[in-house]
Amino acid sequence: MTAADVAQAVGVSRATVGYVLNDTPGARISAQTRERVLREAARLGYQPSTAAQALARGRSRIVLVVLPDWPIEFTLRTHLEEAARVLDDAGYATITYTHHESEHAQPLWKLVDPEVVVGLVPFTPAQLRSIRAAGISRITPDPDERPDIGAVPAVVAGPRLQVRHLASLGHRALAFAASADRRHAGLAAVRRQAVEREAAALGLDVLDARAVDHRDGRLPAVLRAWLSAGVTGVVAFNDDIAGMIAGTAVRARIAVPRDLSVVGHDDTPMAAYFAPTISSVGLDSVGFGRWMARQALDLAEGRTPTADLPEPAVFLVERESTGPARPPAAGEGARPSG
Amino acid sequence: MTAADVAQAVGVSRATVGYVLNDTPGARISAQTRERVLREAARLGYQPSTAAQALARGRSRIVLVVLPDWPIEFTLRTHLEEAARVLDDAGYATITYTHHESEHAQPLWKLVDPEVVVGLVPFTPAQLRSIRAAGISRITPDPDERPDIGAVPAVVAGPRLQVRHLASLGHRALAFAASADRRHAGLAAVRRQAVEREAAALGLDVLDARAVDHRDGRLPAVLRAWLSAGVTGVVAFNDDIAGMIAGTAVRARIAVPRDLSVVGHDDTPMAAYFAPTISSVGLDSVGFGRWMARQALDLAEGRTPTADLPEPAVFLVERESTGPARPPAAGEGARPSG
DNA sequence: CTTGGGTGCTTGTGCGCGCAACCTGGCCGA
DNA sequence: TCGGCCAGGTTGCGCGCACAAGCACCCAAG
Repeated sequence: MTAADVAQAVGVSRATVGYVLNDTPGARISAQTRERVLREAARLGYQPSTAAQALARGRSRIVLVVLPDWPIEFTLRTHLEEAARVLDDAGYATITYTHHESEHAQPLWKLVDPEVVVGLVPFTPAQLRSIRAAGISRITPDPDERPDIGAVPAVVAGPRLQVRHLASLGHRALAFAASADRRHAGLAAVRRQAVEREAAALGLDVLDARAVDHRDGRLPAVLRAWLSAGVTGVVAFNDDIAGMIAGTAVRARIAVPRDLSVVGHDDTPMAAYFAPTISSVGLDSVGFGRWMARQALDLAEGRTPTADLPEPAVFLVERESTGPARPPAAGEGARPSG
Repeated sequence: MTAADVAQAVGVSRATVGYVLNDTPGARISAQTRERVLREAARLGYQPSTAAQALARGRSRIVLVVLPDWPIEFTLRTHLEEAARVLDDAGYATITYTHHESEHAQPLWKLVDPEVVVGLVPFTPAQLRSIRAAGISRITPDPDERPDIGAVPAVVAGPRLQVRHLASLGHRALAFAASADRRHAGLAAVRRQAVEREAAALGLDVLDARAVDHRDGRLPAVLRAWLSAGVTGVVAFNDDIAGMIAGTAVRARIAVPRDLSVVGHDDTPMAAYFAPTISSVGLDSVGFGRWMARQALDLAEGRTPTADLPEPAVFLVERESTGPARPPAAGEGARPSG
């Protein structure tokens, strides 16, 4: 089924079919002919060849969204769906892709030549080289601004809010608990830095930061060390880690939140049914998705990106795992070792 | 950068460049010329236009993997990575896609014209119509075999194993707990059916099957109703649900596993640190990934799918949440209402 | 000195579409 | 009567590539 087939069936030229189906501006086609073409195209089930279109136009109308190698939680799904919806309205197909450094496979940006490559987080130099080598110049976040990942609002707003929440409850000494999952390492480092900066800005101490693992039997000891060092609030990398901390604390007869408050990140369903329920940071993922889509669209259409978009909201859901800080007992405040 | 540019730089014709770069069988190119072409192509950073290749070949070398609208947990990621790796080795690009019925957007199979569309689960009739309307005939799982989703080994092997595990511990009366998440509904129904079939085959009773929700305060009452009906083992849709059941049970002073055993599905990290830790079904996701990739490859290359592939392994990880069934007390066995 | 058969390349065509440029016929004003 | 104009099309070219078919050249056999 090609446009030529449709043209022949209607009894017009191939170009006419193209003009009708593309609503080409400047083309003069009578309403009657237009109607006949549309009807016949529908009847024959005509589907334009995307390859031929891409070749003739020189544009693929594909946006490639590169995801970090994290588990994709609920929030991110919503985010991506909304972005895809906005881009679809503008006539672009959205393809999501997770790039694994270890992978020997051809990265997708070489294989589908997208018009724009969007990173959920800024690209590594190696990725940038690879993308550029594939002949793609429209990249966001803009690598020329050399943005630290720490500058991406969606990434650091959450950790900041976690700290502010604990601060508002009177906590002065915190610990940061990251995931031992290798794939989380990059993001965890960024969130940790954001936590430390925010804590410093508010005059709080981050007495320890480390990756925790439930399979490591020493976690209860770590918690006790935190307590005796004076830590009263734990900022967890995500809800999984927060659950791990809270669960371990309860088993170790450490009261949550009386002795130790724990705040998670992502507001996953699990946070709401864990025992204790986990206070967590939620994100306006629909808003973030729209924001991302508009960035990509501006780039694709050659407009200068509208940098003044409102930053989407981040909010804290308060549950059982956080409460007022207990007053520090005498003799506390030593930094835990190891 | 086109093949013509490379040809000009080397001083040969366009066709020669194509023959060298594609290693076209039947083309006779001297080792010397070949070398010069390869060197020059590399030096100029030549990237063939995928659109032109697709147009000329009539093949896109794209495989579209359609994901169900579930949260993509760790297991599935491994699965997809492995499938993508195998397909990449064979020269195919893998694009994953989640189709949302509600979405008004163009489905991706219309936008990237893949050679093969692979469903992680069989397609709905509406999806099939849409895919076929896009001119795609290579579809797996094969819709002509009209396979019930219940025939897909990766889908039903887990639930079966859950039942067998409980049966081996002496449980005779089970309940099935599904997710209240709308997006899980389809899969939950399939797993439930598999559970009921396996239970029937083993002579067990499934006394109740329902969606549970931690936000619904009636869950403790449901658990008590199960107990008084004689239920001793709960097959959970996944680890999340298993955690919800186990957590609620503990809060309601129902001993796990003494009074109630709970088995999850997916062997997520959470299952290992929940209190109690959750017995769960794990899948050999790498094996499943390879299996899926080979199905897709067979289809793409026009071979008859090798149906006799070994079914990848499914295994049970036994943890604290399951134990021997308590002997039924007198007066039990009535079916709970509501 | 021709003939035949490789080898190593080139020319040419078509993939399906977008779009620039060019026709054609009717109508209107001069 | 004629030129100009415009609606409503048409023809044709090019996008970058794959590949069939052709073509020059060389060497060995007759």
